[in-house]
Amino acid sequence: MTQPRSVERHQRILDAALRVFSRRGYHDASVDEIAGSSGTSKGGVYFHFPNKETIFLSLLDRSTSRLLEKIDAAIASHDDPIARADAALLTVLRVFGKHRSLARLFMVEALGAGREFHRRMAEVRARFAGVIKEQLDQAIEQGVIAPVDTEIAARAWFGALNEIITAWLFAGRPERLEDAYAALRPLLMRSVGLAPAAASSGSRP
Amino acid sequence: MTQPRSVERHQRILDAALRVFSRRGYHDASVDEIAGSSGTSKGGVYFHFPNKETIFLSLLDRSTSRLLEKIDAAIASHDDPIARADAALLTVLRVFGKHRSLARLFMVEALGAGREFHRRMAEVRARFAGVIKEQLDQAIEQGVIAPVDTEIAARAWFGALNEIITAWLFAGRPERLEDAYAALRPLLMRSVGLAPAAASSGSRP
Amino acid sequence: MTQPRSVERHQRILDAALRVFSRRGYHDASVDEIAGSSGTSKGGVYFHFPNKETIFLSLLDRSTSRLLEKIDAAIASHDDPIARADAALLTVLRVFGKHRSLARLFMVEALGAGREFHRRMAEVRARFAGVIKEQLDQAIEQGVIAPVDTEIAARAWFGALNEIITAWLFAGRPERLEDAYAALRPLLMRSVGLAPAAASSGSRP
Amino acid sequence: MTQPRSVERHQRILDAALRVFSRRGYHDASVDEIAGSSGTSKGGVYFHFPNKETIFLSLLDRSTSRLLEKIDAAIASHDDPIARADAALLTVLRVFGKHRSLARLFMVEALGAGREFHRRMAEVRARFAGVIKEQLDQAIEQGVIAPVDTEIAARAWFGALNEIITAWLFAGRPERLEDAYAALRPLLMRSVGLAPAAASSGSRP
DNA sequence: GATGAATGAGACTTCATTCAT
DNA sequence: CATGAATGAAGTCTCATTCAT
Repeated sequence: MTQPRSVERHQRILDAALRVFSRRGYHDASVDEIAGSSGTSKGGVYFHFPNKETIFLSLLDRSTSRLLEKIDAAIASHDDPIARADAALLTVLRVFGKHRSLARLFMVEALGAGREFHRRMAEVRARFAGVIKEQLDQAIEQGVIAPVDTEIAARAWFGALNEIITAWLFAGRPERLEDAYAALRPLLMRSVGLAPAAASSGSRP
Repeated sequence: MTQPRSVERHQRILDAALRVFSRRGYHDASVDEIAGSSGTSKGGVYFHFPNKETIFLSLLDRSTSRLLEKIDAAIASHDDPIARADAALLTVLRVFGKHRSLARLFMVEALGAGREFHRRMAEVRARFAGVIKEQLDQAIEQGVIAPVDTEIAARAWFGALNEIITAWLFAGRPERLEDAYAALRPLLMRSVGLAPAAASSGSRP
Repeated sequence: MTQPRSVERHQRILDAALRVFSRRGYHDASVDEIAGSSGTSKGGVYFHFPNKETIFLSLLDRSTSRLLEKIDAAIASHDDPIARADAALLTVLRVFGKHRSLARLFMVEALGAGREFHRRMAEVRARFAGVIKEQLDQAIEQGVIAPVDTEIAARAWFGALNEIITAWLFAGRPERLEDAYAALRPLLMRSVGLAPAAASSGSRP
Repeated sequence: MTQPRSVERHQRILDAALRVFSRRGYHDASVDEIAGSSGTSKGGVYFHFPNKETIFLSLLDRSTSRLLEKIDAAIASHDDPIARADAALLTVLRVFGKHRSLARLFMVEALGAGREFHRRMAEVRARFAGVIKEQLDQAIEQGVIAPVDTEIAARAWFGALNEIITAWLFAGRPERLEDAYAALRPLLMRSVGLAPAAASSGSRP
């Protein structure tokens, strides 16, 4: 069942799925192309996944986990809650900047995949926002910032980040996604009453 | 040429398209259902529009125009650029709060409809962000706020708003979309260095 | 009923139909295009003709009549039955050489228009072959040629001519259709036992 | 790759296509009917052929090849070029006489199927005429007949044959297609200056 | 008489899913 | 386990014909 070869196939299919879904979009991606791109046959894909929707969902799960892991790692290397939040945002930006297809998957395709995905995406978005909210809550607790509606603030930060990424996806500007953060960061900081200090250096303390 | 009945049909089809697209999503919406919902035949729809994509695009155009008109009207009733930006955001929130299907069209379906729509949507997003940017630029010119990267700030404001709306669409929270603005507004104001004064009353001066 | 304007409309539609049918073929020709090309509306076309098939059939009738008239005229200017047959063939070649669309109508489109047209086309072909047969019969009667199966001979002559025309339609060779007749004529003459004399000068005695 | 069952299906579809195309004509033939007539599903047909046009073209190719093979075999059993040409024509007549649907495919449907097919059909016609021309050229070389324009002669022979076949298709006369050849043959022979000897016995020497 | 809008049947084609080998 | 062939539902679009104005 969990033979190494089988597991590897499973992964290869998800890798191919990421390529194809992000290139074509959920609906225009065909199982045939995923099969071809993963070096398997259509039957092979259906041995590993019960249907197309599940492939997409699994891919979303795997990607979300990996991204959250990276975020957690980045957070862990800081003590200051603001620096942590900072690191979280920067991590997202860096990962998406490097893996455009991943960005497209989360920002674009996951939305248009149909009603059934909305609930799942709401969850995913909530988790990301939750990470930020946690840091902001701690910052308040520690008296670093004055009390604010952290639920809304986290959403706003997350939304601002999203829009920057989406604009980059669609218009290709700015060239390097990370550059946008230099301008965005002070805005976010001020929005919760912080004087915008120098930008954090991300995962390096 | 343009018989009054024909014009009315044209509008009825777009109205139906809004209903169907926002209920089913772009791909799962069938021209058949749009025809049925508009009280026309399939052939009738194709007499007015050359294909499904054009229906969607026309709908997007009409909706964008109408929304921008309302925003312009709201802006026109204020002098202070900050109050104007404020009014613009509030208008969006109010319109979408009232017309959930419109919100879904812009926030969700337009993204996932496929590659060909991306360029168009980038344009639409840029126009909305542009309206905000204009106000912020004036605010800086008038010395109301300190210089900031208004391009990014406008995008951030717009993105924050988007996220609030999307969360409302997916999770249904908060009950009344406008309520979210009470919490969002101070964040936005502070983000550009303004002490968050009392919320503007929208289109009323 | 037979107001001059109405008659003219009727003709204009047939003229347009010839253009469109020969350009597009029977099936790919749309009534819309015929209407447009005739300066009428679709409704107008349907006022003059009950349906598309009838338009085609009327066109075929008119074209056949006109062609046969010309052939008859050409025949009338000769006394010798062989010269008459000669003139008939040359007339067909000349008319088709000048009106490629007419050639296409008879040689190509009339065949592929569907089962219903086959009977009609068989009739038309028989009439053309009949004209030739008549001359050959007279030639035999006058002792100009030895008895042969004139039914078959007429068909063979007609078929040979058809193939030359069709090759010209499809391949564009020879440049001038009439040129092919110089080579074809001796073959036809010999086929009925005649020493191929100098080619007739067509409608001039 | 090419499982035997798949190859057989492929053939079965072409067989069905021949039946349906010749019964209905290219346009009025529906892929649905071809599928049904071949004992397959519509999807099955589209697994083997990318579209309707390709089915038709493949069918034309297969039929042309088979017919030419038979012609080549018939030719090979004679040494005298005139007997060879004779055998070629007779083969065509016999095959078509036996397979009326094949005759219809070549003589009627292939022409009316639309512009895209014209080039292809011109090719096919040229190949058939080419076979005849070859024999005539050899006959001249061997001094059996006097020099004539063999290009035109071949076309004329081919055209004469066509017309006989077409008349048989449309009018059903003569009952047995082969019978017509008895009358046609002397004409063709004489047309190239040969005294019409007794008819060849076809593929038997 | 004429126009253009509307109808609706039907065509081709796609593709997720199943299944025999 | 894997493959590729097969299925069939569903979708977009065309167009001859009809009809209200």
